[in-house]
Amino acid sequence: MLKKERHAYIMREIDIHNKVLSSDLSIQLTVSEDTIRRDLQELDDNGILTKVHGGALSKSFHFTLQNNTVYSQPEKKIIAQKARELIKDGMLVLLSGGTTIIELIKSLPHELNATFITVSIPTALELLDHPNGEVIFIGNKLLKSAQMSVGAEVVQRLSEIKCDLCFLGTNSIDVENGITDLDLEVIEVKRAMIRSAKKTVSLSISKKLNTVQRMVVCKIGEVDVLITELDPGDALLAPYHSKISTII
Amino acid sequence: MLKKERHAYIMREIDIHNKVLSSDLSIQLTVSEDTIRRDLQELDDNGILTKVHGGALSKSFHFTLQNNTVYSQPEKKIIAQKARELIKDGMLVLLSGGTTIIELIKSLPHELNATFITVSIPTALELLDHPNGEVIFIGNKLLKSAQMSVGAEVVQRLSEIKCDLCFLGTNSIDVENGITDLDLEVIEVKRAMIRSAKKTVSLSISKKLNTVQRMVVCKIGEVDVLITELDPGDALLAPYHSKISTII
DNA sequence: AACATATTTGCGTATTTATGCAGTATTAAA
DNA sequence: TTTAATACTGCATAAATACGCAAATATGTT
Repeated sequence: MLKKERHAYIMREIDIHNKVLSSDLSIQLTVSEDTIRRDLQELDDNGILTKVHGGALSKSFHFTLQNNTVYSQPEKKIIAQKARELIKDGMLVLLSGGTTIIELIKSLPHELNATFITVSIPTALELLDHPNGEVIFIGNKLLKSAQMSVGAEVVQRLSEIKCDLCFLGTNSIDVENGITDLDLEVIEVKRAMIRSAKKTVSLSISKKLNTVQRMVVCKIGEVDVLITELDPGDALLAPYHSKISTII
Repeated sequence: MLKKERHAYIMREIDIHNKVLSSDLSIQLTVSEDTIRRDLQELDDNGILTKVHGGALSKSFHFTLQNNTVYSQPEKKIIAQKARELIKDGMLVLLSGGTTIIELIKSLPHELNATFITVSIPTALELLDHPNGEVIFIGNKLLKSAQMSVGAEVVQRLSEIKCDLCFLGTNSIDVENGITDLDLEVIEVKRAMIRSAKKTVSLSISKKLNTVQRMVVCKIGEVDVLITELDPGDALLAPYHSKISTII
């Protein structure tokens, strides 16, 4: 890879994330960190980014550095680690929205080559950053609160595909009611996602276990895999074992 | 093999891969690397590629490096101010991608109530922040480099709608060739966008005036409104007045 | 065709550039 | 304060480049 190509790659990363880490770039571009540091130095000299300890920042958004206030991030990172093991090369994977899903995408190995389908704009944006694999967005009217496509058209198009895995970032799950959610339009889409997938994986931080919302997405038995940050043997998960075949 | 033939071959490679390596070309064309270097030097002097250590890159690489820096921000804000005047309540508005379009969205009045359609993920994300109006995303396979939907499905669905306005963030525009761009898949979509709109508005910072890329999106006559940060009477815009009805 | 002239090309050599590595210094975070 | 991560320095090496020159090729003129 030519130096200028690396520079272009780095600037694209900066445009998307407003920051880059030398260590990440070193792996993604398969060059030494020294080279990355020299690249960043050069781009800094050209005035198009700001080099800092550990990487570089966008000139335009200095202040958004510590904006990464993802709720319960450590737990979500653990869940992401577990979930990524399920995705193999060549799979067709359906992803919902939510910060847990974002963490999952961030943790995907760069060499993974799968096809991802989503209805969530932030999820799509994160997927676009993954160097391999294809990304398909099912569009239609966007729901502002959930930042995702909703409506009959989406449900229809989801019914036309058959995926290997469906990952749902889950707001509320309990043994009695299954997965529940608030918004009817969101629920319609999530149901369609579940129907079009061979296996449904629910990603839930333990705080959300045993909570209920107003409307049912699916019964607990329709969930094939439940992933939390807890040890599968944890007492909190005990009631779920009889209903869900795989708990990680 | 004649020099001109080599040049044609090199440019074709550049068109396809956006880069060439001197070492590769030397083998493919069975000439010495010196000759290749001299070829690349000549093509660089003609301004149709960018020679770098180890080979050459498409001119577009240079563009992407300068594109999203803070420098053009003021110009883009001015363009956004002018463009927003065109959007009225109740309109159906088609938006492309690009930072100029993002600026336009940011500058939209909160009380505006229009329906927006887009194929660009960052544009959609920005639109979702707007309190009023509806947002429709036309999805399909996403092109990573442009962060937008591409492919026949998108073109088909665009053909089914009729919008009031189409705003194009324009990379290159000149009187001879009209709006030009790099990527065939992007061009297909942009053409479809133009076809489905009653009026096409091109947003271009003046740096991009009189620049040409390899492939034509539309002739200059198909642009109904041209918006730059310049005064409409500016000398740079003089050649455009005879071809475009409205220049702001 | 024959010739003179200009251009193009390849090769050897000196120079420059790009990159990684090792050791040391510095910084940031626990 | 301690510790781990990151940065800097100098150096080694390989690759790429520039330069001069001579051979080969093309071009134009009579």
